[in-house]
Amino acid sequence: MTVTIEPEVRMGKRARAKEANRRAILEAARIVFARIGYEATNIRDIIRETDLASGTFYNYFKSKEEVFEALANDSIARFRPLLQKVREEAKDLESYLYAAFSAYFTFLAEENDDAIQGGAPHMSLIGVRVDTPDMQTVSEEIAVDLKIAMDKVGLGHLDIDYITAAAIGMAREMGDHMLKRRPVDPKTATEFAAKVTLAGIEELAKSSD
Amino acid sequence: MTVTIEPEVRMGKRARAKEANRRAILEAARIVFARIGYEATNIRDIIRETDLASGTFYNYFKSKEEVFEALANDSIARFRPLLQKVREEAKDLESYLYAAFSAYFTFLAEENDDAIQGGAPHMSLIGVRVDTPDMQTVSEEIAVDLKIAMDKVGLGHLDIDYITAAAIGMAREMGDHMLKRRPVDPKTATEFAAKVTLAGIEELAKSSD
DNA sequence: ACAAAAAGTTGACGTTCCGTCACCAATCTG
DNA sequence: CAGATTGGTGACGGAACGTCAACTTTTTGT
Repeated sequence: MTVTIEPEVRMGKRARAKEANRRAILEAARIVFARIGYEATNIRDIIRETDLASGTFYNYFKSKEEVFEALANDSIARFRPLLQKVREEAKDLESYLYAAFSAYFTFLAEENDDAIQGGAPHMSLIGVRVDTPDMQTVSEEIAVDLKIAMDKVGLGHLDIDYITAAAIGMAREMGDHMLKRRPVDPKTATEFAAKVTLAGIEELAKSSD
Repeated sequence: MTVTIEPEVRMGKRARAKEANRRAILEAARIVFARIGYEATNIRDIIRETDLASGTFYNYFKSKEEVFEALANDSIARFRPLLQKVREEAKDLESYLYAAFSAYFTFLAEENDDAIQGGAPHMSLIGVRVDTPDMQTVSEEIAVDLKIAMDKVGLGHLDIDYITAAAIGMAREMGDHMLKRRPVDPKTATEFAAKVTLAGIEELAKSSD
């Protein structure tokens, strides 16, 4: 069975085909990566999963790595609006942290849900850098959010860069562990991470006097 | 200039050559990865940097990935004794956390020192999974250490797995940031991570009553 | 000390995968 | 509707891969 995808909107046939092809390749790559693993996959494996010719691949991506990056960026692109919502609705540091961790852990659980159901051996466990420029951007957005929230309570002098790094590192590593537990429980992970981060910030505030 | 390495101990000529070849390949790989980047490197590039023939590579490693993993495991093998020392000397949870974070950040700074000096574009920044089985083992060792230390103060009922994940995640992510700062300062990073972790644990203890 | 056995190296070779490009078909433009 | 443009196609030349028969060096056994 080959992957085919059709965009909905009215646009030129040409543009529609382009969009469809790009998405077909991405979806095929996702399937093949899950089936035989990232390392083992080659470009022909991906293209064979679509009804396109091998040369067409190179009209859309330079390499397997670039496909993976696009896939990762897709995830990030889906996550960013969630974070945006958190940003708009959070009233203070505490609510921001809870909402942000919750958004991340819930998102992660949902993203990996089908992968787990389908018996697919780890999609997010794939090696390869997860540090795309888009990921960098998200980090910076979080740093800015934290700076604003902490300025409001007179804590702007703390090391926001390290606080951000600590929170993101915690989320990433805990996220992996969360996915391995049954049932997968974003709520517990959120409580945990938010509490630790908040307490950490308070401690840093105390000892910086 | 080609890489050559000679083991010191008295052993059969055959065994000595094997050791030397293996290490020559690893060292050559380290050099080439640093010079042109992991993705761009192919096996011939690595073997060309030694005075061995291409076929010999496959007597030692199956693939470029396996070489990288061996390199990562070498780092871990150098780190583990440091952690062992920390384990033996730490008197309580607080001193363990400080010493462990300090060991990690200092180690990271030293490992990346030459890479930075030599203008080599990031050795540890290479993508590719850092989650070798050896790394898994270290995680588990830390979890055990924490369990023991926390049992001693009646905190054994907390979620050690998440605490470990949080601490390791913090260390990893903060480590990346630490390396980008000038001067590289393990001391500050250690203070920071230890304080946050300790405060976090105390908060978890409080709210679990 | 010597020869047979074992271990390990070598580089040439067949294979696999890569990335390109000349050709063609489909779509768009005026 | 014709000419222009865009983009798909798959065969092809080349690059990297992994293997292996032949060879060299070391070890073992007597």
